[in-house]
Amino acid sequence: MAKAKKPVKRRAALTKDRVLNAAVKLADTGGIDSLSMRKLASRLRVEAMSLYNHVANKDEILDGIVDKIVGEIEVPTVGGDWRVEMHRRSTSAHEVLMRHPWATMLIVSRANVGPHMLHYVDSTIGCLIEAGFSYTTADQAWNAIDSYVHGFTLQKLNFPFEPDEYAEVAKAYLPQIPEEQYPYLHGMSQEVIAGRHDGLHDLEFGLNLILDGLEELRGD
Amino acid sequence: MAKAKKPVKRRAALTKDRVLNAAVKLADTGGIDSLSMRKLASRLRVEAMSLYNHVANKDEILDGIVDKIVGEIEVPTVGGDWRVEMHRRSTSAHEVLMRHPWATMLIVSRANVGPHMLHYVDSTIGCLIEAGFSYTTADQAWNAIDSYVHGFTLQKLNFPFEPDEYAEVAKAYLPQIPEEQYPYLHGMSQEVIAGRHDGLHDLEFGLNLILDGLEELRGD
DNA sequence: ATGTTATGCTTACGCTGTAAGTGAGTCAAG
DNA sequence: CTTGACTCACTTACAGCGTAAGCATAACAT
Repeated sequence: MAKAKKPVKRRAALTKDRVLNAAVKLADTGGIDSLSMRKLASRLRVEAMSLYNHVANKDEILDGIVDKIVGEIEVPTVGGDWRVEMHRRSTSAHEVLMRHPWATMLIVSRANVGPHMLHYVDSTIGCLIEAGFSYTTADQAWNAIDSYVHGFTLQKLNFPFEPDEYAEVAKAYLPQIPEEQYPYLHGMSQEVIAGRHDGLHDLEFGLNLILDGLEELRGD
Repeated sequence: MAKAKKPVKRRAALTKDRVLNAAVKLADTGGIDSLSMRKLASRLRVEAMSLYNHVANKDEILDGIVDKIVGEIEVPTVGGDWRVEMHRRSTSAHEVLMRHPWATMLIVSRANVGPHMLHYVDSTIGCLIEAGFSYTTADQAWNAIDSYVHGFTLQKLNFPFEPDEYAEVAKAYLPQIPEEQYPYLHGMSQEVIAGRHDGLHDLEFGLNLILDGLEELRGD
């Protein structure tokens, strides 16, 4: 019998890309803590140490999946209306990061210089420069926007309750926020309980403050 | 011989407070990763499991040290000039968090309801309310400010170079930022190399944008 | 004197990242 | 057709982690 033209019983070749894809899937499913070399390997029907033929170590996996996620973010159009582009970029980043709850933490806690990240930053600076900002102001502007977006996203990801629970949660916790000790927290809780304040935090709120302020600093 | 009036050879009693103080010291010294139950215990000349007589688990330690750090932050004066108070609060928070590089990450990645944190938030909201902000706006304002301050601090903590290295670092990395691929990153690097842009990111920059914008939203 | 309680110690389990070495399969050159 | 190099998954092992379970000792209340 002739040999089959293509590998027959060879298992699907492991590649760095397959490793990273599986890693993202695993992190999305069970959180970043459940991303261990052993679990990841088992997902790929392979032993843990085999992964080291394709990545140097776990950090390289983390860098890789972060850059993959950054690649999902809508990049600003250089030459477009800077306000519109920065707004779109920010909401897109927030949405993407909410889809991958583990990702923001990694982005803010390590130096990211993957290709997607570099392109993302380059486009952002480019959009601001072409809109008349100086390099210095563009740098500060980009940093301020991302600081806010990342901080906001972390705050939201971390908040342990859903918006539709706020009122009942506030009611439940009110006894632990005595009015004499925490008068304004107490007051805030009562506003939420009474339905006069929905307790929602919008990305838009702070983002618009920043973007409004930036317009003042733009040249041309 | 009469028994000594007080315990003589009894080792210094372990308490939750001593545990937390040692934990802060350990984290300050070697980073949060070096804070393990075993190392912490050894610092206190005790075995790891003994710590569990004073804290339920490691999470309780993390909650405890975060609240200790929050206690170092200057709290806004209720009734003071809101702009001055928010500014002071933000710079103080940033300074404290820079002193304890491990703390910001913990603050943004877990629900913090320790006494210092509650007081900190209560004073912040109180200051804004007394300045004429509505509960809803105060809530959004506080959230926006903290999102920015925490995000900015993380960004800064994470940046792997010191300001006085920026120029030489930019020079060293320039070959990896080809002009055709990343024209604006390339341009930014050249600005830094040439000394026309110092590459510094100020907390003030974004903070003032936010505070300026908030003034517009204030009632009264 | 005798429990009772507090608190530190010992042992053990299952998990982690990864260093080091083994062995089976593929491919090119002799 | 054989041989040697190379690739890449496997096995084993180690030091570290948080913490459950049980034991030992010392101080205090009765």
